[in-house]
Amino acid sequence: MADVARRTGVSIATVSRALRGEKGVSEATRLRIQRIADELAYVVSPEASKLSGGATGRVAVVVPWIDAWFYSRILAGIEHELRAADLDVMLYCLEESSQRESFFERLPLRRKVDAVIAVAFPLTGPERARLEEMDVTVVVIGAHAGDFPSVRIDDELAARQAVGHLIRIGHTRIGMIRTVDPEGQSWEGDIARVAGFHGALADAGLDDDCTATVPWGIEGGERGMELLLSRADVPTAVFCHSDEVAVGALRTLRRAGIPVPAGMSVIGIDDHPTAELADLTTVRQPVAEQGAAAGRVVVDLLGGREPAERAVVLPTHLVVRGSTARPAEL
Amino acid sequence: MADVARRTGVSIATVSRALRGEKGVSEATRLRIQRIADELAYVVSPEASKLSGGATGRVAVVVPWIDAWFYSRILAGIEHELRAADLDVMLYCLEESSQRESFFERLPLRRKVDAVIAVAFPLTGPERARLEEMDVTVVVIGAHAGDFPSVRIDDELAARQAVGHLIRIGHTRIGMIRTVDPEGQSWEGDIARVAGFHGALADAGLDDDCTATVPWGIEGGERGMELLLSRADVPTAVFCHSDEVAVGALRTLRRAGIPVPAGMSVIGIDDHPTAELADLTTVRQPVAEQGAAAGRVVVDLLGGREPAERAVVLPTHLVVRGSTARPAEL
DNA sequence: ATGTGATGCGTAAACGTTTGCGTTAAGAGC
DNA sequence: GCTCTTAACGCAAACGTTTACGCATCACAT
Repeated sequence: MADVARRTGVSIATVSRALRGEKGVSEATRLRIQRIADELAYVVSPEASKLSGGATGRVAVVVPWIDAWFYSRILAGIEHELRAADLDVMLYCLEESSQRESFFERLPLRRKVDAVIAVAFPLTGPERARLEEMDVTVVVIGAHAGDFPSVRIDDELAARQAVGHLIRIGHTRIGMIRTVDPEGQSWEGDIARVAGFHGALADAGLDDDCTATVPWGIEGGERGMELLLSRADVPTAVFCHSDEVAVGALRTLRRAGIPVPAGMSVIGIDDHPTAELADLTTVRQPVAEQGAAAGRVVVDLLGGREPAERAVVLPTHLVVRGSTARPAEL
Repeated sequence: MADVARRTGVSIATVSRALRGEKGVSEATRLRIQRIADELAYVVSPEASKLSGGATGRVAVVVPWIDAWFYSRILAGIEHELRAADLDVMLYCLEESSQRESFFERLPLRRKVDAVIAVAFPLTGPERARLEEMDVTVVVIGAHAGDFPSVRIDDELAARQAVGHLIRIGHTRIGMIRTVDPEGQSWEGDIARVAGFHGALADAGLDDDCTATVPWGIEGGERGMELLLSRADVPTAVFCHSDEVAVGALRTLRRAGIPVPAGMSVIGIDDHPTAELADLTTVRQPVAEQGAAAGRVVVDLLGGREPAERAVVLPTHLVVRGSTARPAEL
């Protein structure tokens, strides 16, 4: 920076102001400085910047997993948006809740970032508190946590869209495969989807609590379907927590020799790429868009602007494919 | 830090040395300092640290895409390993080659990171040069680039394993679906796989150059299969650049009413999760392990240790499933 | 001509570390 | 008991920014 200043014939302070677009610099010199800085391929040292009261230009993204379709797409959306605003993305992957706890207790990103985007986390009260007392802006995706701005879908509505479809085409015995994480915890999204499931059934006077709870994933889906097939009152349709679970359910059905959709309708949530391959009816949620929306909120907040909305809820909609049909009895 | 020093009754310098485990501090005072620091939940400011000659504790991971199975798993492996070494991951996603160019020209991470892990990039000469003149340690995954340490699989060998299997079970007319990126560029991995394909055929005296080139992805696979089916000498088996491409090929075959494997054998590379679902024979490559290995190399290098190997090549092996069988004619 | 308020810019003091060099004290060798 | 070495520690100068403050300059109204 001193270099740029010398080259331009102004003081370091002026360069600093010019580069950050602060007022107090004439347009002429700003342009001159900008040009020289570009020539030298100069980039401000975030360290020095932060050290003297500026921003780090970094935002942390905290996810439970990265190697899962949903999270990697969210991440892609975030990255794209933040990159456009010249912010860097620091990735934190906290699989186990013990890691999460120690993370929020030690807060290793205390002075490392300007903002934190937490994806789909079941934030506990103390964790929220720690985040609040930390001096960063926080945005959550896929959950509402305290007063933090959030981006999500309406999970209950999505479930109602799925179950509503099954009811509309004539199903009366409908099961659900719900999920827990590897540690047996139910997450907010799942709870909302279960609520939507029961809500839709109750509205139609059909509620009979036909659910199976399994660990999230394809194998979970396989087992979930087995559980439902073990019941005395085997349902004619199954609403799955997500497409990957539904794919597992389909595998069990194939092995069981039960034709889909003739013998069993299956519906999921997500519109995962394999949903198209498996010809699976589902409720699509915009994933990358959620990440992008969260990114925009962060950019606004860091720029001192109030974001357009503090609680963004993106729409979901039914995608009808071949895994659902009228029940055979009708 | 000043606080800790005052509390302990030593100078700031001593605290700094003690906390970083440098010599020049007696064990007694080190322990005392450590205790006080823990009590105050003190963590060094990475900014200040870096500013005065220390390390940033950050490493950049540069990938072309994140929302793809391969890259997100690589990333997961890297993240896990670096997290264990207390290093932070900064994510850079450069989809288009124009972004890549400007990235390597402007080098926005000049003072931001200690190391760079470049994943599967076709690094051009100038880009390598820029990286070299920058003062960071570099590790590449899925390619060899200059003298940089690298982690990868032997793509040519993997191709030979796949094609060798097809030959061994009796196929003599074997096609390949190779891929290019959205901009029409062939990547190093693809070129090596093509070389392995031809090499294996040549060794068996079978080479007849039956390849189709398509953009990477499921749709590419669909089109690639269509192209091969358009030939006068339709092959009896197809080796696909990767499993996702193979899945596309399978879709086309299903639509065409050609039974797999009776009418056509299909094999891929990766052992993508959907390969199991699609019952696809494939050559498995360890993905997360490649990320982890690269992470370890970085950790070693930053720690001033020479890594165990400068060019890690991880093994691949055949996974036989139901999409391959002897050709019908035999 | 004088005062007033912006505007454009420079000066210098932070920010919280690391590190080269200097000082002190303790132990080793004679 | 004296020097010599070495270990343990303090001093102070960087590192590259941001920002409060101050000083000109200039336009404009008085």
